[in-house]
Amino acid sequence: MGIAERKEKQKKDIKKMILDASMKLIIDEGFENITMRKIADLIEYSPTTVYLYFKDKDEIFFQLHELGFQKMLEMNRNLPEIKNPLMRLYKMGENYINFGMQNQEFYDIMFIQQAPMDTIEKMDDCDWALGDTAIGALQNLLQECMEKGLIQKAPVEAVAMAIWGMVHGLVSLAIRNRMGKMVPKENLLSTMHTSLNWLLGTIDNSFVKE
Amino acid sequence: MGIAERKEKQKKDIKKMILDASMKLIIDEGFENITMRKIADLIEYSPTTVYLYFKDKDEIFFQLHELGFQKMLEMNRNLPEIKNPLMRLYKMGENYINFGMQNQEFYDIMFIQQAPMDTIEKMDDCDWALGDTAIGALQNLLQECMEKGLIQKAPVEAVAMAIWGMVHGLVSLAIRNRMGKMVPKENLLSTMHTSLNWLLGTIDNSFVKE
DNA sequence: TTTGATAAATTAACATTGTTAAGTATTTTT
DNA sequence: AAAAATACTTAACAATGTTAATTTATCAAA
Repeated sequence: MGIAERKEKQKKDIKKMILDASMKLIIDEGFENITMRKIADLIEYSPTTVYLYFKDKDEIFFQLHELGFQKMLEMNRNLPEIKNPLMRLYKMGENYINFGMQNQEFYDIMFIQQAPMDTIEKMDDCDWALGDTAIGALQNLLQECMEKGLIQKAPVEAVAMAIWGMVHGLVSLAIRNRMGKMVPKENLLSTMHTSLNWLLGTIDNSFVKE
Repeated sequence: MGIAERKEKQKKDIKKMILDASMKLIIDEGFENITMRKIADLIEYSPTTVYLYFKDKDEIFFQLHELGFQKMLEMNRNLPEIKNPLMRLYKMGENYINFGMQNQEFYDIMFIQQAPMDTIEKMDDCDWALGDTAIGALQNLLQECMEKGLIQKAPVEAVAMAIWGMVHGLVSLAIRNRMGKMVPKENLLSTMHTSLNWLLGTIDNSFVKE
C-alpha cells in the first residue's frame, strides 16, 4: 500500500514543519512570545490546522524536548572513543555545559520548563525516560570510575546528583540571567568549566593529596 | 502632616494586600494560573485598581522576589552564631536547600523565573543587587575558610559558583520535576543533603586524605 | 466522468488574558 | 460650598489557546 505510506510521510513532514517553525520562533522571540497563530503563519496554514497534528501547545514543547535530547546525544557521540572512564567523565561534563550554553532554548525546554513534564504526566507511560537514562549513564560511568580506583568511593547516587546538579545549576543560572554582574558574560563559559574541573579535580585520585 | 503619612500607610497596606493575595494564589494554583483578575477578586477591588499600585504583572513578581530574599535572610539569622566558618558553610548550604524546598514558589520566582529579571532590566539601576550580595557572602565565607586552612585553596569565584550551582541545580531540578523516578519523593531532601555534604566533605581539610 | 465518502483545512466563535482609556465617586484643599 | 486632586470602576481592546461547524480537496467505486 504505497498510498497509506505516502500519507504517513506527508503527515510526518507537516509535523516536522510545525516543529521547525516552533523552534525558529522560540529562538527568534523566546518562549513567552511563541503563539499557535505565529506557528501557523510561519508554515502558511490556518491556526487550527496545527491542532490536527498536535493535541495542544504543550505537546509541541514536549516534542521539542525530545528533539533536544537527540541533539544532546549527537553531541556525546565522541564519548565512547575515550577509553579512560575518568577522562570520559570530564568530557561528559564539558559537553553538558557546552550543549546547554550553545542551545539555550533547547536546554530550557529539556530541563527548566514545566510544559513537557505536564505532557508526560498526562501520558499512560508517565515517566521521564529520557532524563532517567541520561542520569543512569552518569551513574554507570561513576561506578566504573570508582571500581577502577580513579575517583574516591562514595554513594553513587549522591555523587551523580551532585555533579548533575552542579552543571545544571550553572547552566540554568546563566540561562535565566542569574549570573548578573558576578561573572562578565565573556568569561561565563570558561568560569563554568573551571568550576566543573575544580569539582572533578577534588575527587580525582590522580591528584596528589597532601 | 499626619494626613500624608496616613495616606502613605494606606498605600503600603493595599500594596501588601496585593502581594499577599498574589502569593496565596501562586501557592494555591501555581504561577501559570495567576491572573490580575484573580488577584483583584481576592482583595475585593476591581482588576484595574491593581495597576494603580503596580506598573504591571512583572512588577508584582519582582516584589515577591524581593520578599523571598527577605524570607531567606531570616532563615539565615542563625548563621552568625556559628563561629567556625566551615561549619557555617555547611549550615549555609543546608539552609539554602531547605529554604528552596520549603518555599518552592518563592524560590522559583527568585532563581528560575524570568519575570523579575525583566523588571530589573527596565530599571535605571539595573543590576541584581540581592543576588550579588548573596553570592558575595558565600565568596567571603569561602575566603575565610581558605585563609584559616579549613578547606583546600582554590579560585574563590570558581568554587563559589560550583557550590551555588550545585545547590541551585538540585533544588531547581526538584522544583521543576526533573528528579523523576530517579529519587523517590520521600528521599529527595535527604539525598540532596547527602550530595551537599559529600561535596563539602571532599574539600574539608579535617577529613583525612589517604 | 460523475458520485459519494473520507480526509484535510479553514472560518467563526468563545472564554480568558494583560492592559489602557474614559468616566465616576470620593476626599482634600481652598 | 466650589474646585482640585485622588481613588476607584466600567467599558473596551487586542491577543491568546482552543473548540465546533463548515468548507474544500482527495480519491476509490459506480
